[in-house]
Amino acid sequence: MSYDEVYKLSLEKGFFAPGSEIYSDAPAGFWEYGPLGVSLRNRYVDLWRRELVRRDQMLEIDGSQVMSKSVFKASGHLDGFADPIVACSKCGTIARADRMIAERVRITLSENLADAQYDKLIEENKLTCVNCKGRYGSVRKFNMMFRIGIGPRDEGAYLRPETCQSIFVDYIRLFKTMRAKLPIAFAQFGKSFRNEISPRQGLLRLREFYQAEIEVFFNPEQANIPSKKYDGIRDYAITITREDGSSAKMTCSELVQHGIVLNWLFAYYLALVAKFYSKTGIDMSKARFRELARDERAFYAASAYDFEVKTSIGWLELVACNYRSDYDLSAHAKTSGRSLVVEDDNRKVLPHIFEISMGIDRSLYTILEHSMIKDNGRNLLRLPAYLSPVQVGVFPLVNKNGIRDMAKQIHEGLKLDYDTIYDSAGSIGRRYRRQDELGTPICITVDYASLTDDSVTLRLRDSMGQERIHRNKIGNRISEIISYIA
RNA sequence: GCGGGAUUGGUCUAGCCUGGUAGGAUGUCAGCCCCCCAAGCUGAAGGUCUCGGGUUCGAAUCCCGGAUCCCGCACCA
Repeated sequence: MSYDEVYKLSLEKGFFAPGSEIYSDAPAGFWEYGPLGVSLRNRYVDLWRRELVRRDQMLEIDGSQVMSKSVFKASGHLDGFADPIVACSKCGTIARADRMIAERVRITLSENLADAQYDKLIEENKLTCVNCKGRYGSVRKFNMMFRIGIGPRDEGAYLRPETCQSIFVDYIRLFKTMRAKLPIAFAQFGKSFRNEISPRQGLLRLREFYQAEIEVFFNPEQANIPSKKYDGIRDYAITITREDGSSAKMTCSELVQHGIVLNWLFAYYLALVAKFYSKTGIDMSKARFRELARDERAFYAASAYDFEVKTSIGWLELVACNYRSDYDLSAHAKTSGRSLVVEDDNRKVLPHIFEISMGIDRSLYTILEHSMIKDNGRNLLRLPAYLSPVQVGVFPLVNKNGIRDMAKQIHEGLKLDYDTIYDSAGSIGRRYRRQDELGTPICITVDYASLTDDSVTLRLRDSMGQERIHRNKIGNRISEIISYIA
């Protein structure tokens, strides 16, 4: 299905909506989750916990969204997360100063020049606006972090642009209190904030967004030692696209043997990511890991793979897998003056980090897009049952006293354990179709026969098939249907 | 941020050029029907037409500005 159709479903059924929309000065890049969106997201995060956090016995934390200036001084975001930009004094067009100069003067600039040096280059080469030939103003740094002021003195702090910084600053305490041993992964689901110059495509590039990040701390000398843990993924195949554009489906063993993935540890986590997404309903034949070229990588990444999925608007990056080496920990150790070294194998080690950074909002978008189908004119959201926002619909076949009462009673009995909808409006077929559109996997209908033998009809979303079961068995049957696949 | 297009009940849309205060479809709700796969009947609710300013006796409609959305460019750690 297309972006427009997902967007429409979102607005009509209450998955997502633009933020502050009743005000005409509502800023772009902020979206709200409606009831179905929250439910879908919660189930997605539950699956993430199941398939990644618990499977690998990770430690999950929930850090603060506001962090001190020092954190980002150390992390490099104050400098590295800022781009030198220059605006035309006539038409206002904004250009990246470094790229614009490099391209037009045909020189290679060293990184992080002072603003004045860019100004000098622009003047020396008589560079004018690409758009209107107007004169450029002076170069300044545009930082993508939201700065906020704390307390009456307005002390400078920032909204975190990635959740992982919380893990880096908390790690040494966690390592000690949780009796951790390398390698150990920390996980976090939460919000991050980036002041995009111009966010586009509402659900896909937000200024406030959810991430689920996993930071694997390991001893670099131990990363390629085969261990039992990796046995399960040796023959697991993933599609990988190399820097040169070539694509191949290879097993994890092959990836490591051919040096495409640096070590067993990285291969293991790439496989876990692929396994996780294969359970979300995303079409894995449209998914790949893409090796990033040096100039595509984040400033902290020594090697990087993006997990991408093909959607109606092109390949979409859902997960960034970065080898951050000891970049973060040595920077934080240096800036804070604290030792972040731990003991491993009777030696002092500054751990290296492999990161799995998942974009939640765009993952949910992709799941919706891949799940929406038309089945003989029927609008169907074919989500895995364990991700469906509503699990059970309960209907009286007809709105007559005995039947209605029993349907309500059955609904009462289910509503605390599941997300349910009771619906008595319109024909029975209409009510089934309403639930199909939301992805509800199960509908229970109470009819005349129910009054005599306490049985009900259980109707399944995908097959439209019906089962006749005793009302005492409803709970068991629902649990069966919505249980996770092995 | 630049250029272009757009913005009318929950959703889609007519009306705009040729100013005279909104019409439809679908959805929703109530009643009828009483039905196991939507789109049968009757009725109802829901819009100060994105926001602000201007022109005019009068603005959804014309003009200016802001916001948002879409498309290109730039940006995307």
